[in-house]
Amino acid sequence: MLAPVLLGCLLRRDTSAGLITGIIVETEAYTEEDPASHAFVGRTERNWPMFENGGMAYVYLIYGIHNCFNVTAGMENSGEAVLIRALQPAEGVELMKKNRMVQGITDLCSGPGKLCQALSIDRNLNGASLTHGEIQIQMPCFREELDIVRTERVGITKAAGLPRRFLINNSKWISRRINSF
DNA sequence: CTAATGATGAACT
DNA sequence: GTTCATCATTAGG
Repeated sequence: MLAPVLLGCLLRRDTSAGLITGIIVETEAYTEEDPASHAFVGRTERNWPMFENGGMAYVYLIYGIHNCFNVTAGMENSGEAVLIRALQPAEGVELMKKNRMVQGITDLCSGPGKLCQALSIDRNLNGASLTHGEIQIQMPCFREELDIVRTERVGITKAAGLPRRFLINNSKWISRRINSF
């Protein structure tokens, strides 16, 4: 399970306009056996990155408007990925504000569609490597004691209620405050 | 504060 | 034609 491991990691995005980074505070896990997962129906034109080796970006358009950013998690052909749901903004906050056209910093990355807009992630990055290039994920050198909470997933209709959402407890940067039992 | 709704595109039946 | 792992806006308590 990669989802809880990604919490506290740094997402780093190099754009022509400047560097943007944020700390991952909320994730959701999806596997091939999960009815809510794109991989549930097998490999398709759209979800092929989920079936590649881990450490790849899977970016897709949802509701015609928003992009969602996933990290592929499994071995080749396993069809696993982790949705990045929220970030704590670190560097490049002014650039994020410009991309998002909002003032407040708590709304910059508090949702999967929002963080993609803030970091200018779109389908050009689909299939990109996350270990080098313009988008990267860096493991922290050491891990603080993170208060990790596991809850039901948000925003889906199929297989809701499965405890596959992970977030850092008491973080003010997550997408929804409900849950935690 | 919560609840309802429309925007908009790609994949699927 | 319907679904969808969403968001911003609006109306109401």
